[in-house]
Amino acid sequence: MNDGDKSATSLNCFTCQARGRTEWCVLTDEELALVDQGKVCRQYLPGDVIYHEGDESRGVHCIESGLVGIRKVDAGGNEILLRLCHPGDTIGYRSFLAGDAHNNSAEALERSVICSVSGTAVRSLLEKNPTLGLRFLKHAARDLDDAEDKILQSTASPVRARFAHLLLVLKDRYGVAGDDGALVLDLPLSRQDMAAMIGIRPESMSRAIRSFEEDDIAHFSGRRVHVARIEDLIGELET
Amino acid sequence: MNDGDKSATSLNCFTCQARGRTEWCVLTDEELALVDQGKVCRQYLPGDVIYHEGDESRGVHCIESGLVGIRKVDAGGNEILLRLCHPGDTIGYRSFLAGDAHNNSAEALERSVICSVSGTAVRSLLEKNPTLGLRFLKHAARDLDDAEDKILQSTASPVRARFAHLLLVLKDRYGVAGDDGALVLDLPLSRQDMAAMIGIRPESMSRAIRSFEEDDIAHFSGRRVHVARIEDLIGELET
DNA sequence: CGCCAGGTTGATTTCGCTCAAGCAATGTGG
DNA sequence: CCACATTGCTTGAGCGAAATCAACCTGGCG
Repeated sequence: MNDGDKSATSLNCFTCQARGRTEWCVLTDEELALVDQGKVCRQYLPGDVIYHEGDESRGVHCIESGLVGIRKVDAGGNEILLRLCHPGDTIGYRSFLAGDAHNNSAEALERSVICSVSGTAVRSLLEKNPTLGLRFLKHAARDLDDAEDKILQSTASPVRARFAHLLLVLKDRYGVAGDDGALVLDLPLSRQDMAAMIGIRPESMSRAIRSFEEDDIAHFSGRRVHVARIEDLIGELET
Repeated sequence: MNDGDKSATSLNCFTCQARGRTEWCVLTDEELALVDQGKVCRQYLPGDVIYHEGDESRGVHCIESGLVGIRKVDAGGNEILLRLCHPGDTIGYRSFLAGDAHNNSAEALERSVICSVSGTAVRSLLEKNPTLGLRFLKHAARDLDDAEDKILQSTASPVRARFAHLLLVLKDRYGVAGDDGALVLDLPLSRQDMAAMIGIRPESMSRAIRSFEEDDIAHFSGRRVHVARIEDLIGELET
């Protein structure tokens, strides 16, 4: 893609900064060497696609740095942003395990370095080291949990509640405590992507933001969000 | 609960009819004996709760016969029916693996026999036989897939499309081919539960049924559904 | 017989989508 | 350096689908 590529491909699992956070950390050095051989690393720019809905799965992808969004479109062309994936996360494992085509797309939202591990390497590792499978299993369980929450939310809750919920989730990763217990968020998302995360149109997102501003629940300037009282946000959930 | 209990508790994994369909079928006889010791079987009547949202996970539950619904309620009291589970399915594994409380409830929809396997037994089995973990992993991957489909559907599609989709899914298990290629469904669900499966109010379900009747897409009498041309149902999806 | 849960129907309201326009920031080519 | 397109975001007006509220009907059951 650009000259960043060459340096990216030289990356080594043993020195990978994200390693401690990954499921791969249960591997022995010998096993990790197998990952190292079976992988290809690349740098992706915002908007670049890591894999596409419908593509055949050719392994799994490990995020070394950056931010990745998992998108999915339905028959009617509606798109939603299922979740965000961060350094240390392994993506594409579902399709790989189920042995069928990708049922969603992965797209870099920020400049990202991502290592793709070949299917054969993963398969032999799963055989060699059962603990790896268990780690993935736990990960899947958590993803499933989140997904079911999202189902409930997207059917039952109005936009304001869903938006409040989104902000509360994003808080855990992107929130910094401001002065006097206030909350400041520096979001990595455009308005459009926030809208896609809760399954609404960009126009509705604009209106939701406005309505939060008017009710003094949160204040937005660019991608920065100020929340004076988190309780107000939590109060919005029960609608 | 009733006199059915005693016969239920005497059930044996080796003679379990659902065994071939479960993840447990990868176990050796010796390992299966471990399951047998670590389990308690019970009969549940329609409406009986197997576990409740918020309960601590104490193992996993294997459905020997009957039908189980996984329900979830949100802050506003809205309830949805996430999925149906059938003989051979193991439920409650998510919370067990994640090690936290159940985040949904399981309720018998029909008279069901369910074996509860203690957490310690499952844990030691996962260590002994790594293949078991992989089987669960695949299962989780499939569940995740379904869940993500449902997220997309529930945000993007109108009621008619969701209802058509539901019928098409139920067809695989409850459909019987009528004469001349027509389709007959004998659903195990009340109207209320169908409504809960696609996240709408019972009134809206009534109207959806009526509108399908009027458009001659499907005909309903009690829990029996007649569909003359499946194509019509499929046509409803692309809305 | 009266009660009750499940289901249907109608009237009304509300929420979010659609369509359409406008605006600011950024980029691009002459 | 300016005219112009492009892109992301906002705002308004109108519409339509589903929720809500309320009534009523049905069949089962004490």
